[in-house]
Amino acid sequence: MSDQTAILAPPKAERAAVSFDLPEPLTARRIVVAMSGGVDSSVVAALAAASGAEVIGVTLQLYDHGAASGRKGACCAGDDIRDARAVADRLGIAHYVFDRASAFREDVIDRFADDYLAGRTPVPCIRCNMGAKFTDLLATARELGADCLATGHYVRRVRGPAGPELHRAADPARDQSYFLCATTEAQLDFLRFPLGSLPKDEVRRIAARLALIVAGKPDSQDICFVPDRDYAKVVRGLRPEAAAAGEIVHAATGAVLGAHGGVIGYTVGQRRGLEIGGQAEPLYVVAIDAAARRVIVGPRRMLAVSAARLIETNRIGPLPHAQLTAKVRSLARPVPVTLEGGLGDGAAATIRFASPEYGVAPGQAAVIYSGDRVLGGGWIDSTQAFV
RNA sequence: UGGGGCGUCGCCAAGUGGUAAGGCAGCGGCUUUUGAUGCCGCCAUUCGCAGGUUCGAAUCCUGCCGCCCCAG
Repeated sequence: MSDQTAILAPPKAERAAVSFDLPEPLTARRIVVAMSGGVDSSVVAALAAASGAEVIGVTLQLYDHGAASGRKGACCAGDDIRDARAVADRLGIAHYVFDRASAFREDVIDRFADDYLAGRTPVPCIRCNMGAKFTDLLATARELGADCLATGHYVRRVRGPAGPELHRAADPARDQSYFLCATTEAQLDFLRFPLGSLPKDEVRRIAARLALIVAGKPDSQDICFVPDRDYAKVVRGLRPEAAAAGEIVHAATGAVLGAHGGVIGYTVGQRRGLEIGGQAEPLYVVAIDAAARRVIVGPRRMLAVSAARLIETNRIGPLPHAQLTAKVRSLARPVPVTLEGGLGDGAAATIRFASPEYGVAPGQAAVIYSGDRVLGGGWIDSTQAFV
């Protein structure tokens, strides 16, 4: 018995645990899997292959791997593309690579740099999902005649009374719903996230059992196109003016406390890296005035924000009459909010925090939840200080 | 060069004879598909320098150096 057979016949429990939510028989279906070259999407491809459907793996080359070669835990360039191909070969599925580097450069990388220059703190992963993955790749999948596009995101797509809903992952530690808040209803209709109900270690186990080459590959945890976590270097490379020095001033007194080597090195809420000593209490970045090249700092209480204005909002499904929560940073915990203004269709809206929120940075996304359900979100455009 | 004050970790700053608090900054770690926050750990064998007194001094004495203030 070859291990190929083992791949095609995974334990029943595994089959039951994941569903591609497609009409039977699956042998008549075609699934496109977005393969980054990492463990997660590789396991998705394996699960899809095991479902009996025809599977096509697609990998996007998103940036020039010259800058990222040899990196561990990245995706979508160089070694990762080779890994994806190796996995596809082992699974016996088709695999295509599409060069999307120039579009990615404009939609994600350039925008990332420009946001920083404007004093905002961007979330490139959301832009990437919005464009390269859920618009371009999704269109490609349709062109390939697919019935759905499956990805390795840790998030759940749940059938609700009014259509598919987006829910947080079963494994809260892995939940990636923050990065998917801009997913449209139409996109969600076509998307599948088979890993959303699996714990990460289970995914690793599956990869190991199938002896996938990526089974032991480290998780990615940085911005994929930024080597060595040095995002400022990338921004400076793209926009030399990003290195323009300026003053660090106190928000309350206006006193010049120090100097900085470029506004791009700071984000609202940041404490470390200011290099301002001799203070009675820690100082945090309270605001960034890009036009004046000023980083404005103050004690923690000056970070308190009572509301945030969101722009370009997205809504996934109807708003429930229930307590809403919002997450204003990928690593922040969802906190109770009230929503003012309609959410969705690109409109602006305001979220008001039940209690002061700290470190709310323009440029970040605010994701709105009702329990585990993701209702959508928007980009933080400005905040209202708590007084 | 009259009078007064001061000189303790990068910064602020306790400690006036018993063997160097604390805060800020910094560094390391945990966490993490955004370098936020948070949490944990580390961070002056030494107190401007040189002598002296003392069982023992950053703390007392002497000299020197440096800085500040008031007079000039």
